[in-house]
Amino acid sequence: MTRTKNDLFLPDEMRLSEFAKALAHPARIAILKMLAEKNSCICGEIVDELPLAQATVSQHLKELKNVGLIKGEIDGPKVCYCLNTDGIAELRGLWANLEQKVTAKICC
Amino acid sequence: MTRTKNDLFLPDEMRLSEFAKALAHPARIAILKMLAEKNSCICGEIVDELPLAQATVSQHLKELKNVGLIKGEIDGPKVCYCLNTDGIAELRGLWANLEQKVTAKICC
DNA sequence: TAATTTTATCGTAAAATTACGATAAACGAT
DNA sequence: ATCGTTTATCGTAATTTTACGATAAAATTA
Repeated sequence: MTRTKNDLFLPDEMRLSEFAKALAHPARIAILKMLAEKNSCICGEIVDELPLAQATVSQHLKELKNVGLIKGEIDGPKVCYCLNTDGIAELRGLWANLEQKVTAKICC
Repeated sequence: MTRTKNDLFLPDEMRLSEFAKALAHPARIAILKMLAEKNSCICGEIVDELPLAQATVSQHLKELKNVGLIKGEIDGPKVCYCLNTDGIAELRGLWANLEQKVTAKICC
């Protein structure tokens, strides 16, 4: 598959770069780890554990949600956040595909 | 100044977020794929295949090099770029660690 | 109903990213 | 030495990201 200068980037490249952008901040990685390790999803707990203001954490949660890595479920006045299995599986597949290509290659 | 309290995150979270930032643009993913698939590393070829100006591609190459995912070796007037096995291995490890945590978790 | 708790959104400012033309620097070839 | 080729860097503009206080919105509680 040759790509000329007029072509856009491939859909998989676009999608993986979106996921990467979502992981491109340590706070968002920390959030994913919290959701995975503690299995507790209340927004307030996440805010309490991060060295960031509530508004900032809310923004990070929104980005993770928009890209499909987490879900938010309203639970009374609170919001329960959790990992989005489908999005994570998609990311795993896209990365595995690239990882397989870039692993064990020798050039210079 | 918008202060970044990045020192309050864990080193692994910081490092993985740096790698993610490097992958957070489709052009840089495309570059890694090119280096892996074609095993040809001349900067000019990369410029020719991407829908971006030479200066912009050079900037992307610099970012990939700075984070440790590729290396550049001067070859006469040209530069031969190639994957950096060590950096890629480090990324694989960091991601595998997070992937293991976030996989197969159920919450909401 | 009013007050409280919880979270999202708005407004805004600083910083970083992305992009490109122009130019410099390095090298081989003439 | 000069020329053409190749790549990096500079300068700069537009856009995006990050951050936070203030405030709105939604649900619970008194």
